[in-house]
Amino acid sequence: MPEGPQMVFLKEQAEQFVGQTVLLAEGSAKHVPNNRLQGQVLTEIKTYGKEFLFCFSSFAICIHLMLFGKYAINSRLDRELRLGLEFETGEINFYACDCRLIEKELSEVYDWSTDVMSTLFDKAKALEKLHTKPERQISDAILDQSILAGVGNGIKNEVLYRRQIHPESMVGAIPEVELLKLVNECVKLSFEYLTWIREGTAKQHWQVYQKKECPRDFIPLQKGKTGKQLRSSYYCDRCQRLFLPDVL
DNA sequence: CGTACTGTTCGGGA
DNA sequence: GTCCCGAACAGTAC
Repeated sequence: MPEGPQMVFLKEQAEQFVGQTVLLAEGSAKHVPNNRLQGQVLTEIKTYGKEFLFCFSSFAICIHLMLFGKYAINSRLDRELRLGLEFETGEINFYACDCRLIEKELSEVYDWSTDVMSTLFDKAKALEKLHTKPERQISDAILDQSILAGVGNGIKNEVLYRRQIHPESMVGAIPEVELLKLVNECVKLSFEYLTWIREGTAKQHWQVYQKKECPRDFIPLQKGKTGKQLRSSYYCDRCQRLFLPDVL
């Protein structure tokens, strides 16, 4: 489940290679010429939302695990290698992921004020952007990576449940205070999620995502595709309030 | 064995 | 331009 917190966790795991030289680059990634990487010193690792960035002196490699991506540190998986980097003390290997070469300045490509895991995250800006499309369902809006980068479908379901907001609520009908609490919850849950990943207990902490029963009301959860994106939503009809515009 | 799914990009058409 | 839809990608679980 590659959401923002997993990318930060991966960064923590990979940081052992910062400062080291790429001895060998392998793999089938189309847009990443292996000869560009060989001999380069890894200067920094960054993340942006669900993206993972290896930074070198004059370019960066962006990796997105998409739905099915996998990685292995100091081991290999039995499948086609997309991008493998061998360093002085070990190796990191990526599979079934999207890899891109970035030659522009990262500040031209990424706006860290939209990344919920970044210290630069700006909740006022997120609220402002949410208001630009008031007709959208909140379940779609919350997955918008240009507003809340790093939030995926799991976090989406959990924050809506915690804030007791029905996923099919319309953004424009949700009171400002509730919207602000929801944005704050996205950040809070993402960081809690990171601590659970570090402990290896993440699965135990989901309250509704891929669950069958509401932990508050002990009634069956609803499961269905919501919004224009038709992504899976798990929610409780009783305790999650549906905000719709007043029809007069 | 068929289907669903943690996500995004691209192109075509309205 | 902008919005919206479907296709494509690809691994695993049920």
